[in-house]
Amino acid sequence: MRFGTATPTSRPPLIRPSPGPLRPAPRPLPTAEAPGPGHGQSPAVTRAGRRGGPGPGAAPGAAEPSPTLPARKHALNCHRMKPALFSVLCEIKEKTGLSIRGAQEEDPPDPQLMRLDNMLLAEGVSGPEKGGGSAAAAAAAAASGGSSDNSIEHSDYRAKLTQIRQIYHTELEKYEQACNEFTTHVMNLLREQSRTRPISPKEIERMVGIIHRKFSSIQMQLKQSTCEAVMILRSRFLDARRKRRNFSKQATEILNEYFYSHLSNPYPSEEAKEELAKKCSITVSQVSNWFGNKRIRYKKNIGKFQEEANLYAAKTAVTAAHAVAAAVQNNQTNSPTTPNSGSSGSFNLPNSGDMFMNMQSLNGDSYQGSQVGANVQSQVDTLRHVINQTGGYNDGLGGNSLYSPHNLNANGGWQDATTPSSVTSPTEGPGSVHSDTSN
DNA sequence: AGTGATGATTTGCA
DNA sequence: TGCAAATCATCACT
Repeated sequence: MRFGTATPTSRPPLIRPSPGPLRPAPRPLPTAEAPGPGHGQSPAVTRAGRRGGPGPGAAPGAAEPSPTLPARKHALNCHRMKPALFSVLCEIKEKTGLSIRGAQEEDPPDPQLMRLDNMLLAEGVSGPEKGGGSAAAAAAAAASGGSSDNSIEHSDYRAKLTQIRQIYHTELEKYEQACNEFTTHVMNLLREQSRTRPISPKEIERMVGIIHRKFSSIQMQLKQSTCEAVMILRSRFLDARRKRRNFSKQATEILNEYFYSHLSNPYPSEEAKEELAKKCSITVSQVSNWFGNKRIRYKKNIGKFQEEANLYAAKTAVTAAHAVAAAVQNNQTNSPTTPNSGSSGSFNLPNSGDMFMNMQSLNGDSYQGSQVGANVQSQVDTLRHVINQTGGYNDGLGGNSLYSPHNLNANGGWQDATTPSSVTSPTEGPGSVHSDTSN
C-alpha cells in the first residue's frame, strides 16, 4: 500500500483522500512552514518557481526582482541570526509541546479494546491458532447436545470461524503495514522539515504516537466488526440448538418402552438415563427433556396416551413372556434357588397397576421360578387386564435402584415412595436399563 | 396455511 | 440440582 494513491478497498480511507484529477487542488497558501530545500518537488514550490512571480515572503512592490524560493531558503539558512532564532523557536515549541503532551499522553488502556481483545482471544480469532475457537465450539456443541448430527454444524462453525480469523489477520497485517509505512513517511517528512523549522525529536515522537493512536482506532473498528461477525456466527450456531429434529423412531420406541414399563415411577436414574441415551444415540439431557415432557403430557392427557400405553404394555408383556419362558427353561435345568431378595416379592400384583410392577415380578429377582413358569400365560393376561384397567398410576411399590423413588399421588402426580433399594435385581447391574423391560 | 406433535428452553419451587 | 409447568419453536401432516 502506497500513500497518496487510492486503495481499492471498502475500508474507510486511512488518510484524507487527495482530490482527484477532476478537482484540481486549491493552490496552497504560502505559510511560514513551507517545505524546505528537500521539497523542491512540492507543487507549491514548483509552481511558484515556474511562475517566477513574487515569493511568499516578498515585500509587495519591491523594486528588485525577488529570488527563487530555494535561493531564499538557502539565504535564510545561512543567515547569521538563524541559529539563535532557531534555538528560541525550539525552546518555545518544547514548552508548548510539553503542555500538549501533558494533556494528551494520559492514555489508559481502553476497556472496550480490552474487551474486544479478550473476546477475540477467547473465540480463537486472535492469538495462537488452536483449531479456531475450539473451546467456544466445544461449549456450543455441549450446549447443543453434541450428537453426531451436530458434528457437521460443528465443523461448519469452525470453518467459518477460521475464515473470519483469516480475514481478521490479513486486515490486521495490512493495517500494521500501512501504519508503519505512514509513520516512516511522516518521520522522514518531519526530519527533513526539521532542517528549516524547529522540530524536536519529542515532537516527532508525539506525532508518531498520534499516528499510532489513529491506526489503533481503525484496528479497533476491525476488531469490533470481527467480534460482531463472530457473535453472529455463534448465535446462528447456537440457535441451531432450537432446530428441533424428531428423535428416530427407534429412539422414541426405546424411551416409550421404558416410560410405560415404569409408569409408576417414570424417573430414570442417572445411570438409566445414560444407558437410554446411549441406546437412543441422544444425550442424557435429551433423555431428561424427553421424560420431563412425557410425564407432563401424559399426566395432562392420560386418555390420549392410553392407546399408546396399551401398545407398549402389550409389547413389553410379549417380550416378558419370552423372557419368562427362557427363565423357566433355565430353571428347569438349574435348581430354582433364587432367593426372595428385599421387599419386591411382597408386592401385590393385581394392585400394582403398571407394567413396571408386573415386570418386576416377572423378571426373575423376586419370584420363585417354578411358580412363574406355571403362570406365564396368566401373568401376561393379568398384565393386560391391569393395563386396561388403570391409567398406569399405582400406589407405590415399584422401583429399584435405577429409579428415583417416586410414585403418583392422589392428585395425579408422582411422589416419593418408600421402596427400599434392595429390590435391585441381583442378576443385573445397577446401571442396567432393562432390569425390568424387554430391552 | 392451519394444526397437532414434539423437542428445547425458561421459570419457579423445594 | 432436579423437577413441574408453561412456553417457545420447529416439524410433519393435512
